[in-house]
Amino acid sequence: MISHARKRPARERLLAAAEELMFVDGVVLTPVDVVLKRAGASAATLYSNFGNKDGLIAAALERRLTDWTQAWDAAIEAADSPTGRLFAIFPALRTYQRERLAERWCAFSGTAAAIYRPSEEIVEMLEAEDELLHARLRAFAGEVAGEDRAQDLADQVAVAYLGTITGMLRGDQETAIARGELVARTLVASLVGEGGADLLGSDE
Amino acid sequence: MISHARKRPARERLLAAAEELMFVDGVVLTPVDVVLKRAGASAATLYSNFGNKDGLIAAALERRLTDWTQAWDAAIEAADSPTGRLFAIFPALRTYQRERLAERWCAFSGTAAAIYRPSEEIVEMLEAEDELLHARLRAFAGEVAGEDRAQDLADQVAVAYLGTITGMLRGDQETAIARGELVARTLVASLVGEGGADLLGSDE
DNA sequence: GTCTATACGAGGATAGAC
DNA sequence: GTCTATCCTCGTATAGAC
Repeated sequence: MISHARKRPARERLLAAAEELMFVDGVVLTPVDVVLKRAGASAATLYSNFGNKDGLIAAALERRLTDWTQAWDAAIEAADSPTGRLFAIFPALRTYQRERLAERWCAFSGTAAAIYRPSEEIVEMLEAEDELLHARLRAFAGEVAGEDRAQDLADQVAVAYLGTITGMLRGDQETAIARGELVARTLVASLVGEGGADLLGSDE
Repeated sequence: MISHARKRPARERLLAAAEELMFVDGVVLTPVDVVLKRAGASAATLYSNFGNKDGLIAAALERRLTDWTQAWDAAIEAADSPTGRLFAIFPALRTYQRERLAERWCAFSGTAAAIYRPSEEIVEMLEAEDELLHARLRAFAGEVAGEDRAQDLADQVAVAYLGTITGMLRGDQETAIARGELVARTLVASLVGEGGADLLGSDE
């Protein structure tokens, strides 16, 4: 148990500042200096800990992926039906966004869009997020639809998710999430047949 | 009839270079110098024609919107059914992308993502593209579904479109377009009822 | 209308002390 | 491990000639 830790280490403060600033203004547009100022740390500390700016971005993305995974987990556990778990990414996104109103959309797609040729360590994080998205949707789709339709359903819900985050970037965020969620529901209703609605459960 | 026009004016060459470079590497990451070099023009010419870098970006987006509108038009005319016209954005995107393989995704969403607070002239172009997207989808949705469901259908197809372009950014482009198109078909089949498939026509 | 040359600031990264 | 101070490159924009 840590007693009276006056100050978190500079590494932690840098990561927090990077997340708060870079995922709002964009990883490219945010200068290292501004992150340093917010963190109350020096340039030398940043470069000794993370190597360069890309290293800081990758570390911030890694932390973000952990947080997002937990938020998604919580929404999944709150669901009480197969479709509820498949749709859980949308309530998770809604909750997550409300805690981060300054952020326009997704830290991962935002980074992918901002950097033409990302460094290896950043690519790893982007792939990890993509893998998480598709693996989970595939698993839940299997519970909702038959195994022969599961991959197709998961792929289509992934389109709905990506459309949602880009809709957040281009317009009103709550509206975008509501529309994306609606698309997911329409997809399930269509792909699992008329009876699909019966699977929806009470968590909606 | 122009005879022996040795060289297009520098303004034209600057616009072409801006499109070729900025919409590939990103509007922020592409330095003005590189555009100047490609265009074979000088900095003074750029700033006297467009005011500043943002002005060049806005002008390039304006030109891009014209081109994209025409490409979409062509796909619409090639369609021979109401649903074919609603889905036409996907073949249009496929054709458009094949002519611009170096571009990862959408010039408009890419610009929206790259710039945190876009200048007024850039915002105008982003809004114009958004307006085009929703107005057209709304019109075609009216032909496919009843007027009471048209807005809902259009909104959902818009999610499919945005999910498609972001899917292009994050993964394989052809795969992303195929999946987005499939989502649109599923949405129509579901929202216009079982008979929806009958409306599909022969253009698919 | 277009060019050459340059001013000016910003941003990423490092050296060396404590 | 962290700080102060600094270097140096890059990028936007302008001045003035042709």
